[in-house]
Amino acid sequence: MFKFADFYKIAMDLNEKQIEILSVAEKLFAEKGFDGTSVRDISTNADINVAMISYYFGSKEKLLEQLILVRVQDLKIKLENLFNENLSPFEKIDKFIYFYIQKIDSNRHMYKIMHFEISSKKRKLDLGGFHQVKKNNLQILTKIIEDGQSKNLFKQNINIALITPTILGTYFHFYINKHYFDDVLNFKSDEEFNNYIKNELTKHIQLTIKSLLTHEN
Amino acid sequence: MFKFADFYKIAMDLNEKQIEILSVAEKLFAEKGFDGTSVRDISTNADINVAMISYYFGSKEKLLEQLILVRVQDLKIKLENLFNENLSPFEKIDKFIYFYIQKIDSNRHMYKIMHFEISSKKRKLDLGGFHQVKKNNLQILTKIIEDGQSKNLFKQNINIALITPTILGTYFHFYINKHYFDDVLNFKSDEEFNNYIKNELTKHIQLTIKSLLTHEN
DNA sequence: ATTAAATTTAAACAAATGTTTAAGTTAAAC
DNA sequence: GTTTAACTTAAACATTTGTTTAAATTTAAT
Repeated sequence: MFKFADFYKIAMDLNEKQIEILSVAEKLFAEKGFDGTSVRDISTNADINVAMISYYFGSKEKLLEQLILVRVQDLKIKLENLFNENLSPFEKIDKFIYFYIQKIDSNRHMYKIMHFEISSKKRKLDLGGFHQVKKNNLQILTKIIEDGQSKNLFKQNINIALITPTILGTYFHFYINKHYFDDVLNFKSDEEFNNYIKNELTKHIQLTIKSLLTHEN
Repeated sequence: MFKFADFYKIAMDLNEKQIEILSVAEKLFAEKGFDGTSVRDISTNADINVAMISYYFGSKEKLLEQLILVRVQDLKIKLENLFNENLSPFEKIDKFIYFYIQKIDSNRHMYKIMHFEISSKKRKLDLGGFHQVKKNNLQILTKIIEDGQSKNLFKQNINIALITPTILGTYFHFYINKHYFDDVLNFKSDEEFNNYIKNELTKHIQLTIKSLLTHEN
């Protein structure tokens, strides 16, 4: 098991071949799962010799760890400054959701791998970095909401910890059920599906959260 | 690949041993994934000989198909009559969500397996039955919402197809990130976690959807 | 009680798995 | 130009994989 702190030591100096291997592995892991992907599978797709995986990463499992290490930082959303921008709480919520979805969406593969591995009882991966990223984002969201509450724009008694599950859960459920929604919403191409996420789905999530924040029962 | 129509022919007559195998396999598949679970893994946990899996189900993959076949019907929520009950649209929404979450929650294992397999490019499983169940539930939800709209309780312009992703996505994101929420919400036991789903999370989802349905921007 | 069918077993099977080896090639350093 | 290190390769390795076999046992039917 690796430590998140090791990140800066390891993850920085990757040559092109290593990056290619990681990128091919990421795609295959997302498509067929970690256990459903063989090292020969990876080597064939990356057009390298099988032994190169052990040579560069030590083992298949360490390759996964390295992959998570490299990508987790990519999930870090630089939203710290968003809070200080001259925007209304409503606009901040919209922007927060927009950037959050956009970031997750552009890391679909990694996000899907994590979603599976995070709850797998097979491997003991250090997901501390992943948790830390989430906690940071939760803090930013908390500040935005508390600001809105103090300005009497949002209602009191909001369970902030459950906002993120609704944002990410809605996105992820839609993404993972692509096949079903292609059918129900009549998408003719992947592009249509992707555009729907960018527009309608993001709007739906923004509207849902803002409704929840303002609704008085 | 099996057809959903075959269900009634196959799935009905299962002896105790077959049920035990399916139940053990379900647990292991959910914990470690289909590819991460070996037939010897299953046979050891079910306390049977490895050959029994081939004997009863033909193959490991057919075992999975049979498992889905058996469980999909369990996901069928008998909510058809809910629409006709003498309840307000708000109460119907609450009840719909309550029963939906409850049903999914009591089928956690299967739901998790499906979530992975549904988007796996490795196996071509017939998930038509799963889709049908979802479509049925969507129809019921549509009727409830349209009724609420005609009574001017819900706003117009509701994207009904995106309600389910929010309901199920929120639940599933919470469930799959159990480890994270154990930390953030300070759960000391699995029971606490489960109770939170039954109470706070379900309430959160009900409130979210009702807010969305009534909110005028 | 005898026969037939269904169940259960240990052993064997080929194929696939992740990893290592040792020889080869290329590139960099001196 | 030689030496050293880094890279790449095909082959081999021991396990594990899913599945089948054929014999043994149990159960049910007659």
